[in-house]
Amino acid sequence: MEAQHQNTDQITITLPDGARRTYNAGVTGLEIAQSIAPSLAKAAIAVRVNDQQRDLSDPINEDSSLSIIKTDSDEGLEIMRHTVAAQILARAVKNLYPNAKLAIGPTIENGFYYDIEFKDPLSTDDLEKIEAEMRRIKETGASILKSLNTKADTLKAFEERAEPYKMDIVQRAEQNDNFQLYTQGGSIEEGGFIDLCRGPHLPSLKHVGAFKLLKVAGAYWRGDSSNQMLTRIYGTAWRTDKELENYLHQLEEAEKRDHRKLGAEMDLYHFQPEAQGSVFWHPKGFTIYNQMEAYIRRRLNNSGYREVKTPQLIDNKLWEASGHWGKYRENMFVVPDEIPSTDEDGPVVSDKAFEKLMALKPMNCPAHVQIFNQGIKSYRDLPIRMAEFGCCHRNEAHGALHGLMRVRQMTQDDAHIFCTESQITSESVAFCDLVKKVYADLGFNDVRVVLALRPEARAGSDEIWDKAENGLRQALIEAGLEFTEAEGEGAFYGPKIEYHIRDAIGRSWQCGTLQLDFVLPERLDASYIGEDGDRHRPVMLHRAILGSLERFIGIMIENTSGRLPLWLSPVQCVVATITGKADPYAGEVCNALKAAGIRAELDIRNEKINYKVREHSHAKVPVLFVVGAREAEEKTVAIRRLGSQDQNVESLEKAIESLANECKPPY
RNA sequence: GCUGCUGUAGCUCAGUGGUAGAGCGCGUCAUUGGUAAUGACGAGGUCGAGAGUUCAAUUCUCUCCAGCAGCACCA
Repeated sequence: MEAQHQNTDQITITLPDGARRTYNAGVTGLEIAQSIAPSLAKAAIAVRVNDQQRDLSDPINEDSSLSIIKTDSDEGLEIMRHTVAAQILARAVKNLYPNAKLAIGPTIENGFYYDIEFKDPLSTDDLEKIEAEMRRIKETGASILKSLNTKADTLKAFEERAEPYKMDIVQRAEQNDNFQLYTQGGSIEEGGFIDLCRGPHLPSLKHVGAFKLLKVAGAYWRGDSSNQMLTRIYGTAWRTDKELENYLHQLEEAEKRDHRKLGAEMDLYHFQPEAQGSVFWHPKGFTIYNQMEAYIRRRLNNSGYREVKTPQLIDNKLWEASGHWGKYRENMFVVPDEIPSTDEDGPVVSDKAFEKLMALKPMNCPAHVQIFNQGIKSYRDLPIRMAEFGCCHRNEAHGALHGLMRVRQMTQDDAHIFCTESQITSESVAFCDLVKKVYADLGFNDVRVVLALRPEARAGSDEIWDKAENGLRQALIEAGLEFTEAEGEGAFYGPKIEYHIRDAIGRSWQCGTLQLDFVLPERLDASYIGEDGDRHRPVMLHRAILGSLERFIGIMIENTSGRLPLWLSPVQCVVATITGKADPYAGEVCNALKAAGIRAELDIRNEKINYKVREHSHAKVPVLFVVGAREAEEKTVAIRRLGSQDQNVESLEKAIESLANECKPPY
């Protein structure tokens, strides 16, 4: 066996290319970089030692593998962002607002934020001032020094600086030593700026690129809504001005594809204060909705599901039995089951305690169990796959509402599978396959799968949870899906699989879900007769693919920038005339399109063709059939597709046949 | 729900302590045109709601409502 270099002066450093170099113990990353090349030392901002990010100034005491981090890598960029937040933004704020209290300042995708308590509210206008101070600090090119401190010294330093949040963090830490403080503009004792941080940080501000503060918002201390609300300042930082510009441009582009904006422009739906969080679907939007629903219905019908429809308004006795009254009541719309008073002066309903309450259903599951419970079920009946395009109401917090993405009335592509324990895996595998097909049909190929495991507050024994989690895990493996596991993220009644889809601009949406439930069948006393002649509890699988139709349509709109696939487009083809002489022929063309099942509209307005093309392009009509005197004469159409300047002249018959073919849904 | 910002014509927005303006859209008329804006004329607003200050409030103050950005929550 090879002897270890223990307590010797020499250590071996292995570089990424496999080269080994020997150094004195205690050598720093910076010294190693210098020994390789001075230019590398100049560009270096941190090191990765045995797969851990460390500061350049950290001494290395044992044999290690090491790579030099520069800002040209993703992790280098992230370190730079971290320094901009913790060293530049925080310092600028303290310079301008000495009474501000710093909390935490981590990096996030594409940027960073810092949570700070201010005495007076901060507005977006103040950001310019802070940004100017940040630039000034950056120009100093100050070195960032690091020190390791005891708990007592760290607390003292923050006490002197009146930083209660930092003190709170230190006090809660389990360790007693090695608190990393990064200082700038003077040592800790000299009263320089300090920040507590797990690091690493840039060695100096000379490595900082371009940055911009973006917005201010409130955020709770430690993410807990019972805590004080702090002011969160968001910013972004990049290597160069050019990169920053690109990113800001990207943000503008994302704004343009906002489904709320596009929905109004395309005349799909609207919202108004009298029905906050509920959609007024316009004819065009509802066409999309109906197409989407019909598509899922075909998929479900051919996957062994039977569709049902259950009541909207249900007595609270059932919600009490299901557990919703206890666990979910604050999200439910509750309605007294009482004839309203018609007294002109009196209240619309009496204010005495209501004898009977009903609630709009927030979920379909209890109602589905009621259908299951009708009659006696045998193991031979299982699995029963019960689907419903269930319209659910949830009393969402006002601040949570967001266009179609978060509404109070939604329709889920919901279904519940009642099965035996031994069927869990096969049912789950089948569902995973179905989900994959549907997402692919709808244009989402980047799907992330998460297995959410038992939360702390849960129903059911550990034995049941073991069984449930293993069942889902096994199903994911059999379905050949890559997945990650999330501890503590499961529902209180069972673990779940979450399907997250990534859209065209990189955002991730949780849509599909498969949840295993041992609790509800118990609470609502669902049972079947097993092979042995005894009663058994069925297992319930809650599952949805789109999640809510409303939200999924919002995602589709943003994913496609409103250029929906042909089969979902509200208007698939507009027949536009060049001259009034072609009007009768255009009418024939439009009728022929409709007869072929294509959603077509006629545009014979007294406008120039340029104008019509422009308008329909803006409206994102995928196909234009342009007809003038020539086309009328020859019984042809000039086809123009959205996003193309080309025109194709084809015979009417052929054009309709191929378009009808293209307009077919994917399934 | 919490923090901050915003609310003027159908839309996007300008503006003012003395009751309002642009562009687009809309309507009428003329124009019959060949693939991203033809021209002229015209109609549209209790300036989010309520209260207060003032001789006078769309403008200043307060309250409420709604929207937006986050947070918390979540499909």
